[in-house]
Amino acid sequence: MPARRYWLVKSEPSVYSFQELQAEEGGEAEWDGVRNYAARNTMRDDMQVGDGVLFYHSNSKPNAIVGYAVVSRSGYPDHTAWDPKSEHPDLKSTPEDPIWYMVDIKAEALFRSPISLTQVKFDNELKDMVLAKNSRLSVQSVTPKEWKVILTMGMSE
DNA sequence: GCCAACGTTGGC
DNA sequence: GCCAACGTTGGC
Repeated sequence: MPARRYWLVKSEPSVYSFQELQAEEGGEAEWDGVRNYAARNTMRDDMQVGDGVLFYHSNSKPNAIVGYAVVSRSGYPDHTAWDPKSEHPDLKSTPEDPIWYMVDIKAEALFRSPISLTQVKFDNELKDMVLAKNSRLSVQSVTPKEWKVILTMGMSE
């Protein structure tokens, strides 16, 4: 069994917040609608059941990592792509030949102390995070060190 | 295969 | 609300 890895997903809280994930049955949801190839590749190829997932609120006040989750199902085709009524249809993707993939994630805990983007940028151990460097990637990797620092900060008073 | 035009993300 | 940065598309 491969070592546990760590990831970060972004969502605009006005669209889908961490609290909404927590309110799902079992705190679990499909991470659908991602239409970016780098993020797709991560979900399809790299994310495994049990991996840790930081949950980031973008376009928010403040922008912050607000909680963490766990991968509860590894990559599989995103069926919303071939549903014309879905939020992000892409009819080039079909059940026979899917283009877009997703994972399922399950909420673990809301942080007592959310970690703002500003904090990340000014923290020596966090300033090299993908989050601080590439503002446009909605599914990204997190190092074990970054994960540990963020969990400690987030769960403290 | 290059690159200009366009659309989107997301910080400020 | 603005706009920089980036990803994607499509003409050549």
